[in-house]
Amino acid sequence: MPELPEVETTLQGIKPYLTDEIVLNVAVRHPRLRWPIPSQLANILRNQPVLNVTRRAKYLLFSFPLGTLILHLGMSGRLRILSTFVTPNKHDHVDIYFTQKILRFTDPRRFGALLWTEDDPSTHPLLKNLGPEPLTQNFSGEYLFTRSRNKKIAVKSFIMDSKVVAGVGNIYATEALFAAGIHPKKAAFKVDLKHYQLLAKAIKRILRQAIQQGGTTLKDFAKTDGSPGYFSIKLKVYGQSGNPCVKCKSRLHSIRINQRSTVYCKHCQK
DNA sequence: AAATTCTCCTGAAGGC
DNA sequence: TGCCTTCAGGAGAATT
Repeated sequence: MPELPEVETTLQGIKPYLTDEIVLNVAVRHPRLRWPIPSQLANILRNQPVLNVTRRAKYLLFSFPLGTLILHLGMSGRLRILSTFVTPNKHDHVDIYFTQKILRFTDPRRFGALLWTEDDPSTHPLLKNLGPEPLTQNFSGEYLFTRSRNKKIAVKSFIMDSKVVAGVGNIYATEALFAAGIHPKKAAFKVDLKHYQLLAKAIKRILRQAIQQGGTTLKDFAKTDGSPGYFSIKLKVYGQSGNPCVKCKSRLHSIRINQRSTVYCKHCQK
């Protein structure tokens, strides 16, 4: 389940191998991901060099002279760099062949996406409404407070809304709310500024920590399966339902908010 | 407009 | 051991 830290780690892992590499060909073995992969992708990309690889929210953006390849890892997507051709497995849907190496996209659940745009990618429908990156200064407790006035939705749903802040998924939303002592079901407009400041700081700290762990524990993308694995960062509440709270030892509870598993401590989160 | 529910998919885990 | 059911989840689309 790639969350933002894993996407960032993937970016850092593949970028050094791809910059300035020229596309020779693209093999699409299974074009049906979340949306169909453009049928002309090979013809579009062929002979173009990768100018840069960046990240926006959980999207990876491969910029070429003629446009941008937008890639989302979905739930189960992985990228790896191959130095020589290896027989693809069942879920290895796409290979991009460069002069020196191969970028292979694997995605068992096929929630991922691979799209092409010739416009400024920030105006693309998938990206244009995204909120600020959580690790920038634009994202703050004050910002969350302002945006949440009149919002009746659960604070957890609020921070998982990509229009509010980009790339905070279920795991890190759950962890950050625990760290900030906020009940995940509390209405967004009822959370005060002080708590939004704690929450914004928690989101930044937890994401940074996970990225750092990913960077240190990882992993050469040319030598592994491209899986950042689950970071050695210890999750304090996510997946810990029934276990004692690390702060107060009372039993952690699991509920569902918008069909997402949510774990919290009744005693520590109000 | 805002909030909730649905949808895609397959592997893992649990029940018997 | 094995079959069947349930669940997990990112995020846009559809619906309320």
